[in-house]
Amino acid sequence: MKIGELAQTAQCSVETVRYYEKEGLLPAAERTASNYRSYGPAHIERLRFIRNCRALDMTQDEIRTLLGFVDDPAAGCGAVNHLVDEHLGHVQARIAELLELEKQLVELRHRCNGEFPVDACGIVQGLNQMDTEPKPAHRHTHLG
Amino acid sequence: MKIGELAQTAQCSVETVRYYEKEGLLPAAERTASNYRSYGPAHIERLRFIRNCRALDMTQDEIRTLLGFVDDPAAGCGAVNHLVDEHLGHVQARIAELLELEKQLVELRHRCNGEFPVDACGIVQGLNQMDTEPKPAHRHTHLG
DNA sequence: GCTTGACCTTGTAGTGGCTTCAGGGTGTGT
DNA sequence: ACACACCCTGAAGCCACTACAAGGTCAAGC
Repeated sequence: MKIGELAQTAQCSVETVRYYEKEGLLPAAERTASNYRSYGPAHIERLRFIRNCRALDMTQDEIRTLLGFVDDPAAGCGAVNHLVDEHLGHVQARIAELLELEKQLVELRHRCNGEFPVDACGIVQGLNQMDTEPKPAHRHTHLG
Repeated sequence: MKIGELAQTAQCSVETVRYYEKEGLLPAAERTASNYRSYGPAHIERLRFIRNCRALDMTQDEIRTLLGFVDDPAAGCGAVNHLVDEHLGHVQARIAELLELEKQLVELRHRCNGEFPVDACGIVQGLNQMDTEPKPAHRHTHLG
């Protein structure tokens, strides 16, 4: 199977597949006589795994770690569970941040209810006066 | 006022101030005889505005647009309100995405409740079998 | 006058997870 | 013979910074 077919099967672009190979997430494919990459079922499974992790917004590092666990057949899945728990924590932390943000934005939005000169607009005034509180120095989530 | 003092006033780093200048968000400062940047009250206000927008997770483009509105004293604030509404939409859309993600992760997490060989782990199986549905082609949010 | 140290300057490269592009080679159908 | 879809590599771009290298400036203390 050539790269285009693989990409389509895994719902991603050809470039993404090559990128994963370069990053070491996907093992290098064999090559045909004309230097085309050639994939088998193992590659499909691996790529689907990666894409599913990405669909859950895991980072490449998290995925790399996860793949390391999965590739060790003697190991138990405790580490896998732990990683998923941590990632769930990231997602929940980010949700909390965004809910707080939403609150601030709604409050800001209510400061203006019409069409005024910008000087008189409560939103503009709010943006000038708000107190930027320094963001927590160390983030507990990698989600933007 | 020198750059370090300005940065401290606005709760950001010196590098960030120079970066905003390079990007055209903050007008270039005057220079002292020894080529140090020298800032006045207008710069403080402008930088605070920018930092407040960033604290609300607006992009540089959104901020640039907003500054354009604010700098036109003849204009009304309708465009400002609209931009804030749109941004609020981004935030809400991202919250919805992350809540869906959380649901999926919780469901996935429940598939394993102990320490099994990875082959037998419901989470690993889940990650292999999930159907990556193609993400909506065009994003309605710039938030990660 | 000399050193130390805090501050300032410019420029470049790195982050993540891709996407896009330039400049080519390969394979199939007409 | 040509078109056209697919493949290859390598480099650059995205965003909002951050970090670093290599140096200039200035006040205080010895």
